[in-house]
Amino acid sequence: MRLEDEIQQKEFKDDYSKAIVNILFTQSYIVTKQNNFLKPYGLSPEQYNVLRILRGQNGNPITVSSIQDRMLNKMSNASRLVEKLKQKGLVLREECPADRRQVDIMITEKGLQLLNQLQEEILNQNNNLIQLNQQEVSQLNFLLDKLRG
Amino acid sequence: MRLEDEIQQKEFKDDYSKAIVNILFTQSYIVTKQNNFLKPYGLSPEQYNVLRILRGQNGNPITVSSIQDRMLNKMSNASRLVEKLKQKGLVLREECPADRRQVDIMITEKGLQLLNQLQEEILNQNNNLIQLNQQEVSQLNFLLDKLRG
DNA sequence: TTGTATTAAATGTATATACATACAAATGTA
DNA sequence: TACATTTGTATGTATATACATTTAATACAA
Repeated sequence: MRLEDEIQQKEFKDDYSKAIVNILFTQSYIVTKQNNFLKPYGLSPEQYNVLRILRGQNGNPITVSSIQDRMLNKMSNASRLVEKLKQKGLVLREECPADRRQVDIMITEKGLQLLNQLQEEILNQNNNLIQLNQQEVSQLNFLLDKLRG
Repeated sequence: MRLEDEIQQKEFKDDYSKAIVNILFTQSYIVTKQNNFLKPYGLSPEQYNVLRILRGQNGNPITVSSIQDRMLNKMSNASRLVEKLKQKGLVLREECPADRRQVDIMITEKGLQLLNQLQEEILNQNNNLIQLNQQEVSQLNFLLDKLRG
């Protein structure tokens, strides 16, 4: 559906201005659906993202600042998100022996099981969320990667 | 720059999963720049968006719920954003005579002047933010509009 | 080695999102 | 008309973002 109709705006100054708003609006569309999906599991989209980063470590610990670097939102707050996940028993946090300023974070077995439980449904949902064919979605990824310079 | 490099992820399950993350990451990229731009003017991106909606009314009042409908984030809170803008003298809020539950919102002269002051720079920034040529940005808008179904 | 600078993480505060609830005004129906 | 329902807005609470500050540990230079 045309963005102009969805937000009841007659027209944009130019395609660049429309693209800005289009990306923000589409992000909200996606996060809303993700949020609805994850809520029954007690996870926010951001917490889910941190869990995926930890799973990607394949059992190796990772520091809080490395998590921060890999997060989708660079201005987020990995320290507090990790604390939330720890309270749910999904991650472990322990002082790094080599550098006592750092804190090693690892996903727990419970965290891994939760991700595995979600995995199949998430893949399906991702496909349903994006009403594009394979060639179009590949083109979209190309354009977004290029957009950021 | 490739998303995989920016968030240090080896690969995605498929292009659909990458597209989800790509949109979220690109939104954060844009909002961060918008935020940096708007901060000197004391506006958040969301407050700026509400002001633009009000300007689009060409002097006609609009209710809080109509603002909500047109906002980029449907789950936002127009009532509180309007209150912030009112405190800054950028909008007026008055009871709607036809229906006393409703509240008519209008942009003030000060609000209009602020938007005009920003306009030129915003257009330039939008172009710089998106490192795509005219044909590519048009294609991006087409894909995002289609994506949401 | 001592003092300074840097780094990692945590914490404090303001704003915004997500959602539930409250309350008053309007609407619809018996 | 009386009463239940719906609607528009405001408000309360939890989570997250944006950013400044704090604290402890480490690195480095005089």
